[in-house]
Amino acid sequence: MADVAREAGVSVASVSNYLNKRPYMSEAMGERIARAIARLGYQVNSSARNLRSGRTKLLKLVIPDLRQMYFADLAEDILAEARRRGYGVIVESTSNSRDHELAAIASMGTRPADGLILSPLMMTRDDMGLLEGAYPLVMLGERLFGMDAPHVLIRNHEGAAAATSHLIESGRRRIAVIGAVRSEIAREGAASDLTAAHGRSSTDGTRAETSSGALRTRGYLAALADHGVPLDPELLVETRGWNSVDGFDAIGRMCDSGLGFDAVFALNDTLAWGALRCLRERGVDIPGEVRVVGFDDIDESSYMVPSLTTVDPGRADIARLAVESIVSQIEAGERAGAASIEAPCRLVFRESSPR
Amino acid sequence: MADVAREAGVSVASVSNYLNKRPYMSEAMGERIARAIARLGYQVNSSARNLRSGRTKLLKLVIPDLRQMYFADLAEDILAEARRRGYGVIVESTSNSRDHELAAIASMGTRPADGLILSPLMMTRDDMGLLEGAYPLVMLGERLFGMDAPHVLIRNHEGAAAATSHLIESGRRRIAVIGAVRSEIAREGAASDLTAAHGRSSTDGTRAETSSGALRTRGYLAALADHGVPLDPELLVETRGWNSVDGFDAIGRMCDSGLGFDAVFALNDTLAWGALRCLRERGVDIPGEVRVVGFDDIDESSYMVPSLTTVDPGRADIARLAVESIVSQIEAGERAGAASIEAPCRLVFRESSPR
DNA sequence: GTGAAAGCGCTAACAG
DNA sequence: CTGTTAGCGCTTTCAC
Repeated sequence: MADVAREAGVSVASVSNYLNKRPYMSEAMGERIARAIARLGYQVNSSARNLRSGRTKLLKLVIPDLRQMYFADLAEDILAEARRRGYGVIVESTSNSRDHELAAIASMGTRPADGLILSPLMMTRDDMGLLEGAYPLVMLGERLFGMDAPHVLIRNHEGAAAATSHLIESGRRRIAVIGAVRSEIAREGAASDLTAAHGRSSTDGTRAETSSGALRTRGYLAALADHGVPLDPELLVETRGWNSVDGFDAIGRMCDSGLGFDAVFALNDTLAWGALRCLRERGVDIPGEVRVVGFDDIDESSYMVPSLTTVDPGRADIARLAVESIVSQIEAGERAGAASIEAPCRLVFRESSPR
Repeated sequence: MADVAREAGVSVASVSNYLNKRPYMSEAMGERIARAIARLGYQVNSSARNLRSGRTKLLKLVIPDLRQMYFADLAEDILAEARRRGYGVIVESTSNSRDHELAAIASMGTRPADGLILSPLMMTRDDMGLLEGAYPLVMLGERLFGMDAPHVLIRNHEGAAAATSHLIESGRRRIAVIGAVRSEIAREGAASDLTAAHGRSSTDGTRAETSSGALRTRGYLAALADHGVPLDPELLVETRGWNSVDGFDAIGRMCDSGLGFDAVFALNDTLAWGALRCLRERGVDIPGEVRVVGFDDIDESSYMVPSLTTVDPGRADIARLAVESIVSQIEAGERAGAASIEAPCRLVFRESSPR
């Protein structure tokens, strides 16, 4: 920068002013500086700028797994929105590991980024201390531990309830849930009362409380209760992961065990794809014998055979709202208080369970 | 850091030595410093460290689109490998835009990251000047412009040729290619001679030259030539993008136009998914009437109906090799020279085109 | 409008 | 083995 100043015959401060587009600079000087920069091929050093300004123009995005299409799509939207606002994004996939998740959060202590967008998966209430700090933070999910930071609400509960209600209203009674969190059954009484569930969570505070799986399971339970459909715990099927292979295996086991069911609510779309494939291999008619509904509305779900009815959780809105919040916190210079930002969610009807 | 030094009764240099695990420090001193750090809750400031050390411990990964599962999976593998080696990753999705791609590359001028892993999509030969510089760089793809930097070879040509040969050997003669780059037909004579094709590219230097689409198209053409199967240009179908919707639309148009074909080679898996869906809607028997082969071996491809035969391009190896190379360049302090690092590729046989 | 100068927090010689 | 010190390259008061 000193070289540029010398070349242009001005001071480094003026070069800095020019680079930062500060007002009140004469046309002529701007011109001279621009020419000097071009002649020397000068480029600012971002490390130095970061140190001095205390900002990195970088966001950190922590998600569980990019291979899950939901998160890949979400990340893409967040990257695009961040780019639009002049921010780069350090993406950390925790590979579904609690240690990686905690490490990613802890690293914010050294301020490698100006703010953190966190989609927690494995954290427990006990880990929340790690999030203490004044740096900008947005949580993605639903009712997360009551953190004192903004969170973008994904309507896991409402979406799952809508999907389940749709199946019930189409005449199904034995609706299997794959990817479920069975421990939620114990909380059934409070299924539609999230506040109460929270109150209790301070005593047993497991991650099951607020994971997407738990919330969606709870939405399912609530819908059953609302419609007076009796619950058969056997119909809640846990899976190892949330990929096609898990959906496939789950349905296979269910069929083999002779468990009767006339609908499947898969807690995400890729699980549903596996379910579709397995049912088809076994010659089950969809939606005649078994209806199938997913969650996430991945683009490709409309190209499955049969095409998949699913819950659209409003991904694009979530991304935009999250970046908006984090950027405004950065500009304000501090973390905002607890606030719920809600994204819309709706059911998309296709062949696997028509309206 | 000064506070820690004071608290521990040592100099800042010793604290720095401790933090950087330098040798020759007494046990006792290490202990005292550790305690002081814990007491004060001190954490290093990465901006200051970056400025002084000239390194950021960050990599930049530039890819066309995270929504394409191939890139999401690749990114996941790269993130994991980078994490293992102590690096964070700034991910830039260019959203298939040339301007964004060029901007992402240009930003390396300010050294926000220690090295760049680039999967170029829209760049032309004329844009290569942007990549000049001594910073560590790895290109992902195949024979990219003859850059003077290491590149990890994706065997687009070989993979496509293998897929096509398989279809020919299974008796098919009218093999449609969806996602093709039709301008490659003109280069058919040199289809299997990449060097010659390169020589020529300096005159017309379009991106078509070295895009995955072009290379895969060329592999298809080469296989036809090898087997003496005549080429029908009508069978090369260009698509707007490479998603299911594009494959679906392409097959729809082909059927409507009465174009006869007994096999489909989709240039990636999601295109193939759309093709599968469309053929199924039209009651076409797969693989009886039409065989379908994809490219990428996305996990979910084995759960399609029918399951998809596809080319496995060795993603995991690509990720590992790319990070290995970039890290060793960073450690060496300069960009390495041109070198081809090859990842294995193989055909995976499933229902849509059994062996 | 423009310039001089004081650090941001840390690392790496170098001296002891 | 430990401490002193000189910057890394930039931004930002604060004079002029």
